[in-house]
Amino acid sequence: MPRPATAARHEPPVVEQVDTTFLEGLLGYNARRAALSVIEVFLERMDVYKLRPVDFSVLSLVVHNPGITSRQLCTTLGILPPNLVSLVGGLEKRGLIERMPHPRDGRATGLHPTAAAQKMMRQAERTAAELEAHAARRLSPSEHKTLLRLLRKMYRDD
Amino acid sequence: MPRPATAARHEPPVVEQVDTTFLEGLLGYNARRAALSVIEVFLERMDVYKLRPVDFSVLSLVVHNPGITSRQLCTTLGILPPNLVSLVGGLEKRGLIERMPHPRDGRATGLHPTAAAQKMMRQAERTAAELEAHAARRLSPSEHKTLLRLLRKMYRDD
DNA sequence: TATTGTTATACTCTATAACTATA
DNA sequence: TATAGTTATAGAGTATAACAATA
Repeated sequence: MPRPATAARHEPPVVEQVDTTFLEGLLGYNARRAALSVIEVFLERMDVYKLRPVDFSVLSLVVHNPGITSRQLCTTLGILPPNLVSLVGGLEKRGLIERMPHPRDGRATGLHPTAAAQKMMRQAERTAAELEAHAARRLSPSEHKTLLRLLRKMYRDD
Repeated sequence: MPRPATAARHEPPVVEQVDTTFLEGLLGYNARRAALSVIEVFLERMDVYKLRPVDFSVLSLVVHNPGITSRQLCTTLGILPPNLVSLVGGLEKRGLIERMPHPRDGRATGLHPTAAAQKMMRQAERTAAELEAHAARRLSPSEHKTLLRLLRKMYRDD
Protein backbone atom coordinates (compact mmCIF):
# COMPACT_ATOMS: atom_id res chain seq x y z
CA MET A 1 0.00 0.00 0.00
CA PRO A 2 2.21 2.86 -1.15
CA ARG A 3 1.43 6.36 0.11
CA PRO A 4 2.99 9.73 -0.61
CA ALA A 5 5.90 10.25 1.73
CA THR A 6 4.61 13.66 2.81
CA ALA A 7 1.16 12.42 3.87
CA ALA A 8 0.86 11.01 7.37
CA ARG A 9 -1.56 8.20 8.04
CA HIS A 10 -5.10 9.40 8.95
CA GLU A 11 -4.20 12.97 8.09
CA PRO A 12 -7.43 14.96 7.64
CA PRO A 13 -8.07 16.41 4.19
CA VAL A 14 -7.36 20.03 3.30
CA VAL A 15 -9.80 22.00 1.11
CA GLU A 16 -7.99 24.00 -1.57
CA GLN A 17 -10.94 25.15 -3.66
CA VAL A 18 -14.42 25.21 -2.08
CA ASP A 19 -16.97 23.22 -4.06
CA THR A 20 -20.25 25.18 -4.12
CA THR A 21 -21.85 23.17 -6.92
CA PHE A 22 -24.88 22.07 -4.93
CA LEU A 23 -25.79 25.46 -3.47
CA GLU A 24 -25.28 27.21 -6.80
CA GLY A 25 -27.98 25.02 -8.30
CA LEU A 26 -30.63 26.43 -5.96
CA LEU A 27 -32.83 29.40 -6.89
CA GLY A 28 -33.18 30.55 -3.27
CA TYR A 29 -29.43 30.63 -2.68
CA ASN A 30 -28.70 32.54 -5.88
CA ALA A 31 -31.62 34.96 -5.51
CA ARG A 32 -30.48 35.79 -1.98
CA ARG A 33 -26.86 36.32 -3.00
CA ALA A 34 -27.97 38.50 -5.93
CA ALA A 35 -30.26 40.59 -3.71
CA LEU A 36 -27.50 41.09 -1.12
CA SER A 37 -25.05 42.23 -3.79
CA VAL A 38 -27.50 44.91 -4.91
CA ILE A 39 -28.37 45.98 -1.36
CA GLU A 40 -24.68 46.46 -0.58
CA VAL A 41 -24.37 49.08 -3.32
CA PHE A 42 -27.80 50.49 -2.51
CA LEU A 43 -26.71 51.31 1.06
CA GLU A 44 -23.70 53.24 -0.23
CA ARG A 45 -25.46 55.25 -2.90
CA MET A 46 -28.66 55.98 -0.95
CA ASP A 47 -26.76 57.09 2.14
CA VAL A 48 -26.87 60.66 0.83
CA TYR A 49 -30.68 60.54 1.09
CA LYS A 50 -30.55 58.61 4.39
CA LEU A 51 -32.85 56.01 2.90
CA ARG A 52 -32.64 52.31 3.68
CA PRO A 53 -34.08 49.92 1.09
CA VAL A 54 -37.34 49.66 3.02
CA ASP A 55 -37.62 53.45 3.36
CA PHE A 56 -37.09 53.82 -0.36
CA SER A 57 -39.73 51.20 -1.14
CA VAL A 58 -42.28 52.82 1.15
CA LEU A 59 -41.63 56.36 -0.10
CA SER A 60 -41.70 55.24 -3.73
CA LEU A 61 -45.09 53.61 -3.21
CA VAL A 62 -46.42 56.68 -1.35
CA VAL A 63 -45.24 59.00 -4.12
CA HIS A 64 -46.78 56.85 -6.84
CA ASN A 65 -49.89 56.08 -4.79
CA PRO A 66 -50.87 59.18 -2.77
CA GLY A 67 -53.39 58.24 -0.13
CA ILE A 68 -52.15 54.65 0.19
CA THR A 69 -52.90 53.13 3.60
CA SER A 70 -50.54 51.37 5.98
CA ARG A 71 -52.39 48.13 5.35
CA GLN A 72 -51.84 48.44 1.62
CA LEU A 73 -48.15 49.13 2.17
CA CYS A 74 -47.81 46.09 4.42
CA THR A 75 -49.57 43.79 1.96
CA THR A 76 -47.61 45.06 -1.02
CA LEU A 77 -44.16 44.94 0.61
CA GLY A 78 -44.61 41.97 2.92
CA ILE A 79 -44.05 44.06 6.05
CA LEU A 80 -45.88 43.26 9.29
CA PRO A 81 -48.08 46.12 10.55
CA PRO A 82 -46.26 46.60 13.89
CA ASN A 83 -42.98 47.04 12.02
CA LEU A 84 -44.38 49.67 9.70
CA VAL A 85 -45.41 52.00 12.50
CA SER A 86 -42.00 53.36 13.48
CA LEU A 87 -40.97 53.32 9.84
CA VAL A 88 -43.79 55.63 8.75
CA GLY A 89 -43.38 57.61 11.95
CA GLY A 90 -39.78 58.30 11.09
CA LEU A 91 -40.62 59.47 7.59
CA GLU A 92 -43.35 61.70 9.03
CA LYS A 93 -40.92 63.28 11.48
CA ARG A 94 -38.57 64.01 8.59
CA GLY A 95 -41.35 65.89 6.84
CA LEU A 96 -41.61 63.39 3.99
CA ILE A 97 -45.03 61.90 4.70
CA GLU A 98 -48.30 63.45 5.85
CA ARG A 99 -51.16 61.50 7.37
CA MET A 100 -54.71 62.42 6.39
CA PRO A 101 -57.93 60.75 7.46
CA HIS A 102 -59.18 58.22 4.95
CA PRO A 103 -62.27 59.68 3.24
CA ARG A 104 -64.24 56.44 3.27
CA ASP A 105 -62.89 54.42 6.22
CA GLY A 106 -62.56 56.01 9.64
CA ARG A 107 -60.19 53.28 10.82
CA ALA A 108 -57.64 53.91 8.11
CA THR A 109 -55.15 56.71 7.48
CA GLY A 110 -54.09 57.86 4.04
CA LEU A 111 -50.39 58.50 3.58
CA HIS A 112 -49.40 61.40 1.34
CA PRO A 113 -46.00 62.57 0.06
CA THR A 114 -44.95 66.11 0.94
CA ALA A 115 -43.44 68.41 -1.68
CA ALA A 116 -40.04 67.71 -0.10
CA ALA A 117 -40.56 63.99 -0.54
CA GLN A 118 -41.56 64.39 -4.17
CA LYS A 119 -38.47 66.46 -4.84
CA MET A 120 -36.16 64.06 -3.04
CA MET A 121 -37.66 60.95 -4.62
CA ARG A 122 -37.23 62.34 -8.14
CA GLN A 123 -33.52 62.36 -7.39
CA ALA A 124 -33.51 59.11 -5.43
CA GLU A 125 -35.33 57.25 -8.20
CA ARG A 126 -32.77 58.58 -10.66
CA THR A 127 -30.07 57.17 -8.37
CA ALA A 128 -31.97 53.89 -8.24
CA ALA A 129 -31.95 53.77 -12.03
CA GLU A 130 -28.18 54.26 -12.06
CA LEU A 131 -27.87 51.56 -9.43
CA GLU A 132 -29.96 49.29 -11.63
CA ALA A 133 -27.59 49.84 -14.52
CA HIS A 134 -24.70 48.94 -12.21
CA ALA A 135 -26.42 45.80 -10.96
CA ALA A 136 -27.04 44.71 -14.54
CA ARG A 137 -23.60 45.70 -15.81
CA ARG A 138 -22.61 42.12 -16.64
CA LEU A 139 -25.91 41.45 -18.47
CA SER A 140 -26.97 42.41 -21.96
CA PRO A 141 -30.13 44.55 -22.20
CA SER A 142 -31.99 41.45 -23.33
CA GLU A 143 -30.64 39.38 -20.42
CA HIS A 144 -31.56 42.17 -17.99
CA LYS A 145 -35.13 42.16 -19.24
CA THR A 146 -35.33 38.37 -19.15
CA LEU A 147 -34.00 38.24 -15.59
CA LEU A 148 -36.60 40.73 -14.36
CA ARG A 149 -39.37 38.81 -16.11
CA LEU A 150 -38.34 35.40 -14.76
CA LEU A 151 -37.90 36.70 -11.20
CA ARG A 152 -41.40 38.18 -11.22
CA LYS A 153 -42.80 35.01 -12.75
CA MET A 154 -41.11 33.00 -10.01
CA TYR A 155 -42.58 34.71 -6.96
CA ARG A 156 -45.82 36.02 -8.45
CA ASP A 157 -48.87 35.06 -6.39
CA ASP A 158 -51.24 32.58 -7.97
CA MET B 1 -66.80 74.14 -12.21
CA PRO B 2 -68.87 70.95 -12.02
CA ARG B 3 -67.77 68.20 -9.64
CA PRO B 4 -69.24 64.82 -8.83
CA ALA B 5 -71.90 65.23 -6.15
CA THR B 6 -70.27 62.58 -3.96
CA ALA B 7 -66.81 64.17 -3.92
CA ALA B 8 -66.20 66.87 -1.35
CA ARG B 9 -63.82 69.69 -2.14
CA HIS B 10 -60.17 68.89 -1.24
CA GLU B 11 -61.06 65.29 -0.53
CA PRO B 12 -57.84 63.23 -0.44
CA PRO B 13 -57.46 60.50 -3.05
CA VAL B 14 -58.17 56.84 -2.36
CA VAL B 15 -55.89 54.13 -3.76
CA GLU B 16 -57.87 51.26 -5.26
CA GLN B 17 -55.07 49.32 -6.92
CA VAL B 18 -51.48 49.83 -5.75
CA ASP B 19 -49.12 50.82 -8.55
CA THR B 20 -45.82 48.93 -8.10
CA THR B 21 -44.48 49.62 -11.58
CA PHE B 22 -41.33 51.39 -10.44
CA LEU B 23 -40.25 48.86 -7.81
CA GLU B 24 -40.99 45.92 -10.12
CA GLY B 25 -38.45 47.28 -12.59
CA LEU B 26 -35.60 46.88 -10.08
CA LEU B 27 -33.43 43.76 -9.89
CA GLY B 28 -32.79 44.15 -6.17
CA TYR B 29 -36.47 44.38 -5.29
CA ASN B 30 -37.41 41.37 -7.39
CA ALA B 31 -34.44 39.26 -6.32
CA ARG B 32 -35.28 39.92 -2.67
CA ARG B 33 -38.97 39.07 -3.11
CA ALA B 34 -38.06 35.90 -4.99
CA ALA B 35 -35.57 34.85 -2.30
CA LEU B 36 -38.11 35.47 0.48
CA SER B 37 -40.75 33.39 -1.30
CA VAL B 38 -38.33 30.45 -1.43
CA ILE B 39 -37.18 30.88 2.17
CA GLU B 40 -40.78 30.80 3.37
CA VAL B 41 -41.26 27.31 1.94
CA PHE B 42 -37.76 26.30 3.00
CA LEU B 43 -38.55 27.01 6.65
CA GLU B 44 -41.62 24.76 6.50
CA ARG B 45 -40.04 21.82 4.74
CA MET B 46 -36.68 21.88 6.57
CA ASP B 47 -38.31 22.14 9.98
CA VAL B 48 -38.24 18.34 10.22
CA TYR B 49 -34.42 18.50 10.12
CA LYS B 50 -34.32 21.58 12.36
CA LEU B 51 -32.19 23.35 9.78
CA ARG B 52 -32.41 27.06 9.00
CA PRO B 53 -31.20 28.17 5.59
CA VAL B 54 -27.81 29.14 6.98
CA ASP B 55 -27.44 25.79 8.80
CA PHE B 56 -28.26 23.97 5.59
CA SER B 57 -25.73 26.01 3.61
CA VAL B 58 -22.98 25.41 6.15
CA LEU B 59 -23.67 21.68 6.48
CA SER B 60 -23.90 21.24 2.74
CA LEU B 61 -20.51 22.88 2.28
CA VAL B 62 -18.98 20.80 5.10
CA VAL B 63 -20.34 17.58 3.61
CA HIS B 64 -19.07 18.43 0.12
CA ASN B 65 -15.81 19.92 1.45
CA PRO B 66 -14.63 17.87 4.46
CA GLY B 67 -11.91 19.75 6.29
CA ILE B 68 -13.18 23.18 5.23
CA THR B 69 -12.18 25.94 7.67
CA SER B 70 -14.37 28.56 9.34
CA ARG B 71 -12.62 31.21 7.31
CA GLN B 72 -13.47 29.45 4.06
CA LEU B 73 -17.11 29.10 5.12
CA CYS B 74 -17.30 32.81 5.98
CA THR B 75 -15.79 33.89 2.67
CA THR B 76 -17.98 31.56 0.63
CA LEU B 77 -21.27 32.36 2.35
CA GLY B 78 -20.70 36.01 3.24
CA ILE B 79 -20.96 35.37 6.98
CA LEU B 80 -18.88 37.37 9.45
CA PRO B 81 -16.53 35.24 11.57
CA PRO B 82 -18.06 36.18 14.97
CA ASN B 83 -21.48 35.09 13.72
CA LEU B 84 -20.24 31.70 12.53
CA VAL B 85 -18.93 30.69 15.95
CA SER B 86 -22.24 29.89 17.65
CA LEU B 87 -23.58 28.48 14.39
CA VAL B 88 -20.82 25.88 14.10
CA GLY B 89 -20.93 25.36 17.86
CA GLY B 90 -24.59 24.44 17.62
CA LEU B 91 -24.00 21.94 14.84
CA GLU B 92 -21.13 20.43 16.82
CA LYS B 93 -23.34 20.02 19.90
CA ARG B 94 -25.90 18.23 17.74
CA GLY B 95 -23.23 15.75 16.67
CA LEU B 96 -23.25 16.89 13.05
CA ILE B 97 -19.80 18.49 12.83
CA GLU B 98 -16.42 17.46 14.23
CA ARG B 99 -13.48 19.82 14.60
CA MET B 100 -10.01 18.51 13.80
CA PRO B 101 -6.74 20.41 13.86
CA HIS B 102 -5.74 21.71 10.44
CA PRO B 103 -2.78 19.63 9.23
CA ARG B 104 -0.88 22.57 7.76
CA ASP B 105 -2.03 25.64 9.76
CA GLY B 106 -2.03 25.60 13.53
CA ARG B 107 -4.35 28.60 13.69
CA ALA B 108 -7.12 26.96 11.70
CA THR B 109 -9.57 24.18 12.47
CA GLY B 110 -10.88 21.75 9.88
CA LEU B 111 -14.61 21.06 10.02
CA HIS B 112 -15.73 17.52 9.21
CA PRO B 113 -19.18 15.98 8.79
CA THR B 114 -20.12 13.11 11.09
CA ALA B 115 -21.77 9.97 9.75
CA ALA B 116 -25.05 11.29 11.17
CA ALA B 117 -24.63 14.54 9.23
CA GLN B 118 -23.91 12.68 6.00
CA LYS B 119 -27.01 10.56 6.46
CA MET B 120 -29.23 13.54 7.31
CA MET B 121 -27.90 15.71 4.51
CA ARG B 122 -28.56 13.03 1.90
CA GLN B 123 -32.23 13.36 2.87
CA ALA B 124 -32.14 17.14 3.35
CA GLU B 125 -30.57 17.70 -0.06
CA ARG B 126 -33.29 15.53 -1.56
CA THR B 127 -35.83 17.77 0.17
CA ALA B 128 -33.98 20.82 -1.20
CA ALA B 129 -34.29 19.39 -4.70
CA GLU B 130 -38.05 18.98 -4.23
CA LEU B 131 -38.20 22.53 -2.90
CA GLU B 132 -36.33 23.69 -5.98
CA ALA B 133 -38.91 22.06 -8.22
CA HIS B 134 -41.62 23.85 -6.25
CA ALA B 135 -39.86 27.21 -6.50
CA ALA B 136 -39.54 26.76 -10.25
CA ARG B 137 -43.06 25.41 -10.73
CA ARG B 138 -44.16 28.36 -12.88
CA LEU B 139 -41.02 28.19 -15.05
CA SER B 140 -40.22 25.88 -17.94
CA PRO B 141 -37.04 23.78 -17.53
CA SER B 142 -35.34 26.13 -19.96
CA GLU B 143 -36.49 29.22 -18.03
CA HIS B 144 -35.33 27.63 -14.77
CA LYS B 145 -31.87 27.06 -16.20
CA THR B 146 -31.74 30.58 -17.65
CA LEU B 147 -32.79 32.16 -14.36
CA LEU B 148 -30.05 30.33 -12.44
CA ARG B 149 -27.46 31.34 -15.02
CA LEU B 150 -28.44 35.02 -15.07
CA LEU B 151 -28.59 35.27 -11.27
CA ARG B 152 -25.08 33.84 -10.97
CA LYS B 153 -23.87 36.11 -13.73
CA MET B 154 -25.36 39.08 -11.92
CA TYR B 155 -23.63 38.72 -8.55
CA ARG B 156 -20.51 36.87 -9.65
CA ASP B 157 -17.30 38.51 -8.40
CA ASP B 158 -15.10 40.11 -11.00
C1' DT C 1 2.96 42.28 10.92
C1' DA C 2 -1.02 39.54 9.28
C1' DT C 3 -4.42 35.88 9.91
C1' DT C 4 -7.65 32.39 12.42
C1' DG C 5 -10.79 31.93 15.66
C1' DT C 6 -13.07 33.78 19.58
C1' DT C 7 -15.69 36.86 23.16
C1' DA C 8 -18.52 40.55 24.17
C1' DT C 9 -21.72 43.61 22.64
C1' DA C 10 -24.77 46.64 20.04
C1' DC C 11 -27.82 47.44 16.48
C1' DT C 12 -31.22 46.14 13.04
C1' DC C 13 -34.77 43.17 11.38
C1' DT C 14 -38.63 40.26 12.05
C1' DA C 15 -42.35 38.09 14.70
C1' DT C 16 -46.26 37.57 18.25
C1' DA C 17 -49.72 38.99 21.61
C1' DA C 18 -52.82 42.25 23.04
C1' DC C 19 -55.16 46.59 22.94
C1' DT C 20 -58.31 50.81 20.64
C1' DA C 21 -61.23 52.54 17.55
C1' DT C 22 -64.08 51.86 13.72
C1' DA C 23 -66.59 48.88 10.11
C1' DT D 1 -67.41 39.81 14.42
C1' DA D 2 -63.73 41.59 11.57
C1' DT D 3 -60.32 45.07 10.26
C1' DA D 4 -56.77 49.27 10.65
C1' DG D 5 -53.54 50.93 13.38
C1' DT D 6 -50.85 50.81 17.50
C1' DT D 7 -47.89 49.32 21.72
C1' DA D 8 -44.80 46.37 23.94
C1' DT D 9 -41.69 42.90 23.59
C1' DA D 10 -39.03 38.90 22.24
C1' DG D 11 -36.19 36.61 19.06
C1' DA D 12 -33.23 36.28 14.95
C1' DG D 13 -29.89 38.33 12.06
C1' DT D 14 -25.93 41.34 11.34
C1' DA D 15 -22.24 44.55 12.73
C1' DT D 16 -17.77 46.35 15.13
C1' DA D 17 -13.97 46.25 18.53
C1' DA D 18 -10.69 43.76 20.90
C1' DC D 19 -8.13 39.73 22.28
C1' DA D 20 -5.10 35.07 22.16
C1' DA D 21 -2.68 31.89 19.41
C1' DT D 22 -0.22 31.03 15.36
C1' DA D 23 1.80 32.24 10.69
